[in-house]
Amino acid sequence: MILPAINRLTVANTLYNEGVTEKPFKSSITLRDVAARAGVNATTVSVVLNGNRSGTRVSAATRERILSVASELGYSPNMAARGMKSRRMNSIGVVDIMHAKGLNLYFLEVLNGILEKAAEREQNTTVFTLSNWETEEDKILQFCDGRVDGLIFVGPQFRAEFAQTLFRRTPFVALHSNIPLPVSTTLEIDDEQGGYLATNYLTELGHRRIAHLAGPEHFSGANQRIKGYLRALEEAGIVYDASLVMTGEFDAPSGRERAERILDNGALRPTALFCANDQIAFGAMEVLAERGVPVPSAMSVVGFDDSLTARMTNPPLTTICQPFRQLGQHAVELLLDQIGNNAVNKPVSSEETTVIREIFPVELVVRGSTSARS
Amino acid sequence: MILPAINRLTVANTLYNEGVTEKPFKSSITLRDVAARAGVNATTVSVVLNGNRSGTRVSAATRERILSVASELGYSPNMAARGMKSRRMNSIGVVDIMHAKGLNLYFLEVLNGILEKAAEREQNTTVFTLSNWETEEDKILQFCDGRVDGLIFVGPQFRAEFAQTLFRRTPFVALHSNIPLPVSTTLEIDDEQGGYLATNYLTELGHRRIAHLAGPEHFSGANQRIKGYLRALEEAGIVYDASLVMTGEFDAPSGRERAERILDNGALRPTALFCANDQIAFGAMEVLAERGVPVPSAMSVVGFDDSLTARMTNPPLTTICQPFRQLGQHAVELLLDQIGNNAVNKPVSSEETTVIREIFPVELVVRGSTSARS
DNA sequence: CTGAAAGCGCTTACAG
DNA sequence: CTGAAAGCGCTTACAG
Repeated sequence: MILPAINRLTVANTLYNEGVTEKPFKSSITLRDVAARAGVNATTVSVVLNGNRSGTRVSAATRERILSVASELGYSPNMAARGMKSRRMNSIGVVDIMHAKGLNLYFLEVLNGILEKAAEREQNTTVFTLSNWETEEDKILQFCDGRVDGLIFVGPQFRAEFAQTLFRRTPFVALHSNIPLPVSTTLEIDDEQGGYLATNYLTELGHRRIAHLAGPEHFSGANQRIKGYLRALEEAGIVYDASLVMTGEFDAPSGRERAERILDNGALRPTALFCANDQIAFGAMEVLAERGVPVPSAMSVVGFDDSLTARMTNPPLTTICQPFRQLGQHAVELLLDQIGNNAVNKPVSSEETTVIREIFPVELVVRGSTSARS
Repeated sequence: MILPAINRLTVANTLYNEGVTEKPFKSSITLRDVAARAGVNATTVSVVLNGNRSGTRVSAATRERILSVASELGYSPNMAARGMKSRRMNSIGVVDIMHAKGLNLYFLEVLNGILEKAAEREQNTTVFTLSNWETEEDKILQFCDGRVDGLIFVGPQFRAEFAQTLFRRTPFVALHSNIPLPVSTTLEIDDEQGGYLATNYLTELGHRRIAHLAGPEHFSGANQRIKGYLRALEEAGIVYDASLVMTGEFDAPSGRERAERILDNGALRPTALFCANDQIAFGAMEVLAERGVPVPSAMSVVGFDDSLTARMTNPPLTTICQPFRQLGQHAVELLLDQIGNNAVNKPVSSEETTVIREIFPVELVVRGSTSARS
């Protein structure tokens, strides 16, 4: 049945005129429409379409007829209605924060992995955006409203108490949580080891005066990276110089500003920069290029993240690879496990509840922005 | 009422023991629970919570009580159930294709704009991923299943006939459609003008031999860019040399491969490259750097897109700015307009149906990868 | 000012 | 092998 295209009403009216549906202006075909036209009960249609023990239950002839009517009418089940009964929407929620300047590349890279794995597992992904983690707790609670089966939080900053409230409401996974969460599944990376690997590589190249352009002070990940930096220095027998650790934002302007301060400082310029993320490194490298300080010959630079842009700088950036896509993918699997365990019909007892904390390894990726101290 | 955190069952059991709910193991608080505890009918709760003419209808005291009980129990309405009645899920769907190698940066940048605008308009965004536009038409039809109010397609490749079928099923907007769609709202950019601006800038710099590393042959956008290239050449009185237009994929490896062919070709090397997107330009610039051909002194390079990475290359890339974020944002607005017009209670007549085709302007962004012919 | 009833489109016991 | 009925959690006429 090929209908002429005019608008969505046409199909409804045609079906009405043919006696298939009871009312005109009905925007979508329902189970009852299919049942009516196939001359059977809605139950039968439902059973056939869901493949539920349908092989045994329904005669081949009826089955055939229903299937052909369904495809003829272009029927597709209403997932909202189905979800109400089955308690499964086959859809996961991703919660991120949106700053005034928009989303960040970091989130998009993780989302990429989430979307890939979700597609593979035949789940849809719904993105919820927040403007502030702490003042919008109510909003977060409302995301558990029957549209999604569970939530993935990307870089959340929760109060511990709120994490508990949330835990009672929905299955969730926290990725790169900025505070340790008492009850939940959290997925992190080994920030300390990353800081160590980056700094250690520089000390092995002979650098002794290594500045660290760190992240914001209250971020646990940023602090772990500093710890790794300190461990590598200590191992190399280098005395810690507090003036070489400069905290700041995780972005390029902040990298620029700190690089300028270092260059303007005259005396005792460092020979290497370990930047707490690639954006900071990029900002710093811009300044170095502008001031005529060649990288890596006069200044080695190491980043952190191995984001999409790391290999596009010139020289390409040596950095710590944090596997964003795999992190996103793994978060989906952890969430799906939880959702499966918490199905309404098979509630878990409190003893079964396990708190999972996974830490992903990181690795050093050597490119062109580093060289031996000259 | 602060409950100890153990797991989701605890809250349900507590409410059961207190006599608030009828069954234990009930995962979420419903309207009836609130009504029961507030000693009113579900209707009243619904009316109060929806703000529907509630001011006049319900006494201040009842209202207060309901509100406080709702917040005490942490009630939030089930959107699936609500959506079934109201026919609005306040959620839009975004459909993209996922290649074996994952999503592309282009999609993520557009998605960024979509998410921003959707958040602003208090809509959620659900991402559906496809692996092939043409073989998965059925799957697309199933996205209109009551979970979303409309769909945005990013770079779709539809059969015209399918677009018509879809049009009868759901409001939708096609962004960067690769074929002209007969019925729908489409949003495009001025590819021809972009090709012209890029090439014209090069001719004005004195370049006469300008290669064009084009996109795939069957893409209408890529072909428009070629047209713009030709128009600029003609205007500058430059005879068209077919060997200088090389089609290929929209990615860096393809840019590399074509740049190598150009350099290996010996005779009559061009002095400028107009690349059909930034990725191609990036691949080409890598080869130029490797072969010791300085940019821009020995070879000017222009890209297309002004993607996030354009300013990270060295030298930063001169390119045509295609406003991805704004495109995504605008697509949301166009879709929301359509959804509003097609509300079930106020069906549009066929005369009201308008086919909208919007074309966004593009502009040249001059950075460091171009200079006058030496 | 408030409640009883019907219904959105499904699924899942339960009958026959 | 198939159907009638109840119910998922809401909203919206319609009564009182």
